[in-house]
Amino acid sequence: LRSLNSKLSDYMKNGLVEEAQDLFDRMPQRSIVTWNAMIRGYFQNGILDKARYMYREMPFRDIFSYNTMISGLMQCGDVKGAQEVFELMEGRDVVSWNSMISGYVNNGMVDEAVRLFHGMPVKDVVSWNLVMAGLVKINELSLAENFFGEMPARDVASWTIMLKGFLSAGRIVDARECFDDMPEKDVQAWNTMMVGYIENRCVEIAEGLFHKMPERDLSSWNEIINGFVSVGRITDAMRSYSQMPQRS
RNA sequence: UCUUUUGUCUAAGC
Repeated sequence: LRSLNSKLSDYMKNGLVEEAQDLFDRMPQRSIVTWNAMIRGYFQNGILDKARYMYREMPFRDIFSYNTMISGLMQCGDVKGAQEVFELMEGRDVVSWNSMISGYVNNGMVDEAVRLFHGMPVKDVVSWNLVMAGLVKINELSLAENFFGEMPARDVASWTIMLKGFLSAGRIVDARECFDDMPEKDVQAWNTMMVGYIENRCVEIAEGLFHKMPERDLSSWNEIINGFVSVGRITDAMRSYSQMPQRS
């Protein structure tokens, strides 16, 4: 059953909705996870009606069902629908709250997100990161900095959000300082810093980072190639392209 | 490594 559920999610993730439906229909047994995976999959593929239908028809619901609905409805822009699920559900957890905050931010309602954040019974690092990202998005960098300073614990995403905030504000020096202060850097942090230099036409520095970073992913390669292109270094761009581990 | 929430690039679409 586990492996079938996993397969079903894979189908959905790859846009193979028919295959997923077919598998769902043929499964001898279905667990709550099966239903949740179907709902999630329909949202991922933009099939709102069927997601709602499955939610209505499922034999029972757990916290994952509710949270999946909140996040899916929010991603489809149905803020009211998400609010309704959130208000009617029982046993809200931190993910439920975070999903609402994330939804508000993505629907341009950052003030609502902040309001909800302050009403949360329990906050985790994701809650803080979401609000910071929202503030950065509306160019309230100093507010974001306040949150960054006040939060009880910061992870690599928190730092990267601040880093991005400085870059969006054109404060490349502060950005670099933030980058250097990061206790740990993952590939996304390196990528973010690289983009910052590329957008400020400092492609040589970005190139240096590219060579220095411990691991590179697809974004790293895309960024450095675009960086070369942006300053007319077409030969270098093509050389990088051909050196990519897997072209796409 | 069965299903839900946060940070980076590109492409497509609008």
